[in-house]
Amino acid sequence: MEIKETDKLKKHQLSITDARKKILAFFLQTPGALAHADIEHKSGTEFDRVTIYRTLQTFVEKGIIHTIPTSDNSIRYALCKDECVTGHHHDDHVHFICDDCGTTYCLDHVSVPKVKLPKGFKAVQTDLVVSGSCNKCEQ
Amino acid sequence: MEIKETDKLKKHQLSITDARKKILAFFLQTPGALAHADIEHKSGTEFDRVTIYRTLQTFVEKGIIHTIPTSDNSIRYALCKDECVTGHHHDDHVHFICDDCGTTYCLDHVSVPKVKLPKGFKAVQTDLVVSGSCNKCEQ
DNA sequence: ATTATTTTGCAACATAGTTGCAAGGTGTTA
DNA sequence: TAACACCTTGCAACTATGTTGCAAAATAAT
Ligand SMILES: [Mn+2]
Ligand SMILES: [Mn+2]
Ligand SMILES: [Zn+2]
Ligand SMILES: [Zn+2]
Repeated sequence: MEIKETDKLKKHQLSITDARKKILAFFLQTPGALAHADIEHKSGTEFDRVTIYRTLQTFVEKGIIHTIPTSDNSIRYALCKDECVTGHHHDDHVHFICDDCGTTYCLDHVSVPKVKLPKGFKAVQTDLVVSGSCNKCEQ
Repeated sequence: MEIKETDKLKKHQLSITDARKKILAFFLQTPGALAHADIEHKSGTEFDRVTIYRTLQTFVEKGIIHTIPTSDNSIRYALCKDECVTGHHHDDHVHFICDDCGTTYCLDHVSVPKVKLPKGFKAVQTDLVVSGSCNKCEQ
C-alpha cells in the first residue's frame, strides 16, 4: 500500500522520498499518536535522527500531522483530518492520554469547548488534554 | 519578608533551607508562572542546577506549586492555592500563555469545563491551555 | 540526459533532565 | 548546647532531546 503514502505526500506538495513514505506509513498504521522516539525505534538505523526531526517538522507545517501537548513534556504527533493544509490546521478536538498503556488518542468527535476569558485576553489556540484510563485499560 | 516563606515550607512539612526559601520567594514575587530556566537566571550561580530541579520536584509533590503544560514542550510552574497538599492537587483552572510577552497566567476564576468522553474512557486529570494575547499586550 | 532544487547524513553543538555519592546543613533528642 | 540521625546540596558524569551548517545524494523540472 505504498500508493496511499505517495498520494498524500503529493497532495500536500511534498517530494516523494523514502523517509517521508516510511514515516507517513507509521502514522497510517498507528491508531494513536507517535512521539519522535517511537519513530526512531520503529525505523531502527534506517534514517538519521535529524531526518526524523525534519520530516516531522515538515509534516506539521504542511498539515499532515498535528502536535499534542502533554504534561510530561514530550511532544506527540498524530495524523490530521484531510482538511488541514499548509499553515492552517483544523484540529480542534480533545486529546486523551492513558496513564496505564500510554496511548494517546485523538477524540475527533469531542470538540474543545469555548472558554470565557477575562477582559482583554484574546484566544488564538486552545488545547485540551485529558488523562486517565482508556477503554482498553478500564477494570 | 522571610517569615512568609518559612511558614509555607513548615506548613507543607519541609525542612527550611536557603534554596527552598529563595526559590519559593521567586514564586511569591512573580504574578505569572516560572520555568526552570527563569529560576536559574534569577538565582545566578547561587544554587546548582540540580538543586533547582529537585526543589521544583519537591514543591510539586508537596502541593506548593503545580505544573502547566505548554505546546512548546517546556514545563512551567505556578503557586498552588492553599488547598493543595501532598499527593493531592486541586488546580482545575484554565491556563493562558501570551504569544507576545510569553507570560503564563493561572486564570484561577476560569474553571475547566467537564468534557463528555466516549464510553470506557475515565478522566483523572484535565488540562486546558489557551494561548493568544494577554490584557497587557492587546492592541 | 542535464540541470536545478530539495533532502539527507554527518559532525558538532546546545539545552534539558537524571543519578550516585560524598560533604554539608537541618532538625531532634538528651 | 552537643551529639546524633536524617535530609539536602553540589559535583561529576551521564542520557536524552533538539538544532545548525555543510557536503553528498536523491528528487523534480527542463
Ligand atoms: Mn489530534
Ligand atoms: Mn495554575
Ligand atoms: Zn490505555
Ligand atoms: Zn502578554
